[in-house]
Amino acid sequence: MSNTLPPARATIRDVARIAGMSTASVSRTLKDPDSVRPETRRKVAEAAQSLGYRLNRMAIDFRTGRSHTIMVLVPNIANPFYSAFFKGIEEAALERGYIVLIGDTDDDEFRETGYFGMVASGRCDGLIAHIGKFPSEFATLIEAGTLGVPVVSCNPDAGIEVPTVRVDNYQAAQLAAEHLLSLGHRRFGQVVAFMQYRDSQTRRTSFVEAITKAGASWSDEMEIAGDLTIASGRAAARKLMSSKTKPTAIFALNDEMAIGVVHELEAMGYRVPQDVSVVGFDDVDIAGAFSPALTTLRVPRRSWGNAACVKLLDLLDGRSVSADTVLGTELVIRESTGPAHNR
Amino acid sequence: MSNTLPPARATIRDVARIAGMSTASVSRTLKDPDSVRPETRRKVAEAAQSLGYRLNRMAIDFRTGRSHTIMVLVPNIANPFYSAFFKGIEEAALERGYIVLIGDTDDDEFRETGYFGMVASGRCDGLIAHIGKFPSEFATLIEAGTLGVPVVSCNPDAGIEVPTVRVDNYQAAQLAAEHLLSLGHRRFGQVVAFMQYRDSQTRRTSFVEAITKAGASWSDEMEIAGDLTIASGRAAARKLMSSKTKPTAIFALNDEMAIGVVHELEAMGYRVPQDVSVVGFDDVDIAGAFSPALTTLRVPRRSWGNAACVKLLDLLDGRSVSADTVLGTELVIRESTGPAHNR
DNA sequence: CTGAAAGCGCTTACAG
DNA sequence: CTGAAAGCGCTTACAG
Repeated sequence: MSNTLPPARATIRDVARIAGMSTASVSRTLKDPDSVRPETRRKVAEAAQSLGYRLNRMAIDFRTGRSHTIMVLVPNIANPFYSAFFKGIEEAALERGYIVLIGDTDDDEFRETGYFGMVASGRCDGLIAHIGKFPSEFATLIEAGTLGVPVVSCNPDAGIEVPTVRVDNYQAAQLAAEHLLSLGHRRFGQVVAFMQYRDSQTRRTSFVEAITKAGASWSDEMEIAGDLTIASGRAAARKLMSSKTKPTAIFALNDEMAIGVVHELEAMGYRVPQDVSVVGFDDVDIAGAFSPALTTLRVPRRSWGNAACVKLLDLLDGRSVSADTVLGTELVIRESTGPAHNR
Repeated sequence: MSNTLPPARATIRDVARIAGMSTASVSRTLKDPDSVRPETRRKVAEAAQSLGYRLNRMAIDFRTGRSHTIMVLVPNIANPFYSAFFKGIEEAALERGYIVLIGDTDDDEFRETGYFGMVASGRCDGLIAHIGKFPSEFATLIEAGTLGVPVVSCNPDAGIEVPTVRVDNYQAAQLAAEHLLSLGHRRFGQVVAFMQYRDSQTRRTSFVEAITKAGASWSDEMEIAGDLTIASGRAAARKLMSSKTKPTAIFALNDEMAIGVVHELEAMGYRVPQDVSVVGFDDVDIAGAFSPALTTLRVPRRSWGNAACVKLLDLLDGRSVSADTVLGTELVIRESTGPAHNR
């Protein structure tokens, strides 16, 4: 099977010729049918039909200088977190006539740079970036206002001054701490990761602040660094439970690590939540399906994408937007947390 | 914060003027530096640099009639199955200088039609469709050869004659049956779904063929229809275990339903795999993380996307491609299957 | 190796 | 409500 060349496509000139009018009239008719006489509409429709005519998007984009395309940069679209985020974007984009180009960066600066290059070359009208750091070359371009298209960042820590849509990590960790404190817990452990990011630091610090304010003690030994994977959660649980002050409640930076913690606790003979309570973060799909179902902080991933996209499209429409949008999280209480035991 | 208009962008004419040469030379230099003198290269680089010049992609796309963009149509990018498939596509596309536009159809014909319309209008150079059925309007266009761009389908049952990349469902179900038979199982249950699709039918029929050929009995009562969700797997398990001939092995059409089956079996007091063995399909991420880890058929999702994209790009390059590519699956034996007990 | 010129398929002031 | 005309920013035979 080989590529058969498509027949030469009809252009607006062909339609104009068949319909017996100027290309300007055809163009108008196609763009705004109400601006022409019914008779004109009829003739254009007839001619277009007979020729199988379709507008050429590339010509329109070029001529109008608008591609009606936005680009989304995420570290890994196969991560459910980002795919839900993406769906929120797509929803808002489609509604306003935009289509979404996806840039999967794999957290790789080379790929990021490649995608930024495409943005700079005018492949899209705007960019939503949910990445760690902006490559410095483009951060410079953006701040000089010479990238040519607006940018919205979903990471306030990306090292650049652009409109932001982010999650309230401070409030989230407060919710987790309050929940565990109200269950009577006083000995805590944390499984952290990516501490170079402000988001991670905020959660950690906010949690410690809340528990110490409530009179619980805290020592940095009770903080184990993982790498967001289930396996690193298991290792962290093992370390935490072999400490002097065995925690009765563990707060993990994400659900995957929380699941690893639960797995390992059970393997070590602890029951969750009877012996140890565990709180995750994100509320990924498996959090609810997992057994015991995970208590976690629901990050509104879809709304997050939606809000970022609306902000970008507003920018494209020349409307003014707030420099920073902060989204709250929701504590979802399931089976992995329960009253503290005292032994 | 409002949208500040970017400064007017330099064009190739500006560069030509500054560099003191024709736009043709600038264009050549940018496209193929080796075709001009070093002195010309230097002058162009200097002028471009001083103006902050960047090529305008929309103009190039329009002029050359190539957008170097392909579109991928999937039912749900938030489904890990499709996001891995997508990554395989993106990988192949990027390597050959293409970028990927994503169309998330939600299995909604209205959205499908919208995306097909974009394809038809020339927004992309080609299409990879992993959807149920092609909207008839576009199936007609494609078969008449007037869509204008090549299409690769990943569903042989999509109701259209285009090059295909698909998975060998017959072989997959044979592998599952052989595995269970070799463990001594003779009483089987199946959890199926989407039986209007040939893929689903093939798996079901191949499985029944394999077990009856081996002497096991089969009755259609042992086939419960679900809807791919965990919840429907739970319901199916309950029905299967309340049948006269309680199965000792259950084959589910996908991992999510298999997980539901396991959950419900455990809730009913059965042990997996000691009392009942369960085989899933797909090998999604959670299949391995689940406890007991799921025995399942690994669909090579990433390679699938990769193969589809390579086929499309070959078509775009005018190379001849095979009409149908069939990918094998791999049986991944984990903890949810074991020797049949006899009671 | 370089330049003059045509043209890709539209849209959009401008004039009527 | 319609037409003539210019032009968006490039690329590419063609000629030299």
